[in-house]
Amino acid sequence: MAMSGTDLSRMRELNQLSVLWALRGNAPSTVTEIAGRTGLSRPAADVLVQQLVTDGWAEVEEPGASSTVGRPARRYRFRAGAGHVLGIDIGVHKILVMLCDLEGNLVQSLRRPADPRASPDERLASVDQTIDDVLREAGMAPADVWAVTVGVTGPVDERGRTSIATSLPGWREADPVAHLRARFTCPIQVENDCKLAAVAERWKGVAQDADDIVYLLAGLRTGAGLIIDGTLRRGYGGVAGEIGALKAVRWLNAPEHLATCPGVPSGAKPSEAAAWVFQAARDGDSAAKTAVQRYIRDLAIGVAALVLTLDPQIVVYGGGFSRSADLVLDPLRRELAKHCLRVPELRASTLSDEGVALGGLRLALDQVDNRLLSGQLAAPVAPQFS
Amino acid sequence: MAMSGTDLSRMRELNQLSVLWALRGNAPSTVTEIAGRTGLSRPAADVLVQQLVTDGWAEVEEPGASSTVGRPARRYRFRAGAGHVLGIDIGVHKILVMLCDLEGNLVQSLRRPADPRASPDERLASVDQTIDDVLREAGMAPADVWAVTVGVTGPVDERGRTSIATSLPGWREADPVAHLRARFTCPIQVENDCKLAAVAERWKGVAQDADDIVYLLAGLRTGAGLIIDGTLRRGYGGVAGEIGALKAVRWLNAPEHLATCPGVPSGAKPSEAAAWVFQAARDGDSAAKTAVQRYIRDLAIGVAALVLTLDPQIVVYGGGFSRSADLVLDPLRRELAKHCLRVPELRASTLSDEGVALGGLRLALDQVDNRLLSGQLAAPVAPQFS
DNA sequence: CTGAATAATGCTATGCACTTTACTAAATCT
DNA sequence: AGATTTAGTAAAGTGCATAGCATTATTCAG
Repeated sequence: MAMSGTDLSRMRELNQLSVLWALRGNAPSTVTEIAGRTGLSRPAADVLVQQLVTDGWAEVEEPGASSTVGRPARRYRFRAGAGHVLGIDIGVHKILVMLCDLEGNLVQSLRRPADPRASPDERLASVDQTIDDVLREAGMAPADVWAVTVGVTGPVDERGRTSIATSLPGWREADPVAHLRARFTCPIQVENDCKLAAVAERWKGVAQDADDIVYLLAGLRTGAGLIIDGTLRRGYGGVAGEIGALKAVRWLNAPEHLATCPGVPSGAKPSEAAAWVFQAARDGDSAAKTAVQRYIRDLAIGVAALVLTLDPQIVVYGGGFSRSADLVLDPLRRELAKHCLRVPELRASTLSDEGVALGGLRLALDQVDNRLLSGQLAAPVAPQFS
Repeated sequence: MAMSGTDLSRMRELNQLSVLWALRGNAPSTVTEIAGRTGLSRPAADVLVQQLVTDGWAEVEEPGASSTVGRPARRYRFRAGAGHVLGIDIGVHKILVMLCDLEGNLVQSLRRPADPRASPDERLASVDQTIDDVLREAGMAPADVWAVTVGVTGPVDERGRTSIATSLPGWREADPVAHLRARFTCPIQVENDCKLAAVAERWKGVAQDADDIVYLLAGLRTGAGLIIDGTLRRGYGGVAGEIGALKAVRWLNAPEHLATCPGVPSGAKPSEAAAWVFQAARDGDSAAKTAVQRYIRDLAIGVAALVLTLDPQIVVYGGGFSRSADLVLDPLRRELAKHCLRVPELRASTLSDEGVALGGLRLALDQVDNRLLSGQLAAPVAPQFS
């Protein structure tokens, strides 16, 4: 534990950040409110916030009609529009690009279908196109983007490669970071889709109140993302949560119970087949009910392994099958009770298929925050390089 | 993320702590060295360290014969003896009590055999006796102890109870915290033995260089302790790491392969049987080699589940069987390679059976540190209550 | 419409903690 | 004995936060 001494300038820096944090995420605030929130004196808060205004981090709102007695106060607001970040979901069937400001408000979002068999080059070209459209509609240039996070399937190493495995054809050789660096000078990171979806659930989803979360991606693929003590758990080699690789955990085969269920319309695509089975089970078809039951039983073993290892507060059931959570949650809870010492709360995701891009936005915002906390609080401009 | 403003007095407090940290764990230091280590100016370091001396946290060492040119410097040293902490291992077969000072130097250590069938009252009485002996031999009173950590088997809840399960007979009803509070007014915490052993490996064992560690307790019982991002992972309900509860993980039965190995001397106690099998395997006995192989194969499934979930840097092989690490490590590594995406480094523990008590010391010291960091830096006295 | 009450702003004086600089003290080396 | 090196100490300077007071802008009551 190395602590280093603090001096006056560092103290001012910390107080400046403290004021910035007090502004962000709150309605436009008077100096008195800021002073109260930060614990600083009013004069101190005053000069600090004025410095933020001249630096471009905050802006003044001159007093309008006041509803209370006394001299109406100037209000200051965080200039959320000073910078923006991108969250990009490169999926098998779709590409989703989201743009938000520094406060996390969604500014622009664009979705574009993708051919599951598209080559990496074609897919990246489509990503480029979508980014262009988003930026154009938002009236912004690449230099206005402060951080980019990309979500892809499969384990991601620290250089942003998915060389171990991925469902995107040819993607093991792809280098999305290098590709995007041609256009963006800001930090670019690539992350696994389950991990990003987990982050999104804690940010805007059903797990905002928890610090220890297992996110379960349930769909034609099965995967997991872990949040421990409030931070995303990547693992020493970036492959944390890949419990599905264990043969004793039948995650690879679990969705097959749905695909091979008797009665599935012939010629149906896998995703259609699964949807059909869930609906049939809802309608009382006994073969479908058995198939769902078997799926849940297999799914539960892997979830139990994660839960027993981590003892999380919440398990979030997300992914393509989360629309059928009404059929899954209760039986899954019963299965977990058989295996686990303590059954965590089970919740269904509500972010539909936007979780990955949303999580990307959150991670990009975290990147910006870290720069503010570590580096000095300079005027708001996009950081260079990654 | 709530940040609160800093003022001058808080700044001084931080700098004071910074100097304290710079003293602790280093040889007696001159003011110039302290200034260099903390980044403070020499006059600032001077007044701060002198304040620490008057408060009782540090002491002066007047200059003796100097070996270098120039005026010899006064040296200041952390007064490690200002306080002490206890680490207690309440095991099935033994009770081990360790006492160390604030710098973590072992002051006194005492071991006492325990009857596996002893009742909780008998066991606690033996603990009391051992504590008395340790304190007496160290010339200390209970009031000199600043924190106590106790290690027991089984999952521990936040109140220090092991109501779910434990190998200590009758212990599910025991309340060691309440018992010890009759004697100590300082904070007392109870923790699972595997978790403490994991902490010890990172402090004084073979995993000092790692932040992400899976500690494997391999013996007649099998268990695990997890360290993630450098901190002990307890889990939301305190049952993290209990992967052995999963039936698909054959940890409960794994040691039976050793007990039921043909050729084991009849009438041998389980621990003797295991030792015999390992030695026979070393000597080339093929039945014993098969038994060990089966044991490792079963063990590996649970380890693989932990490793796939967490992707740690290191797996430490500890517990009673760690003396046979020469037979286990290589085959275990090969088994893991079959299951895992990335095989972590595998190391054998060298702390023999002192890991639990050592980990207890470390956690007690952490408790003291946290008090220093959060509360103000008062004169060194034992904290009251927990 | 005028004056009192209220609440925010702006300014000045004060105090605190650290840094810089300069000077004195105590040892070794030539 | 004098030069050199390093430690300790004192004084001046800087930057920041706080406290208190005067000022300003608005509402409310008569």
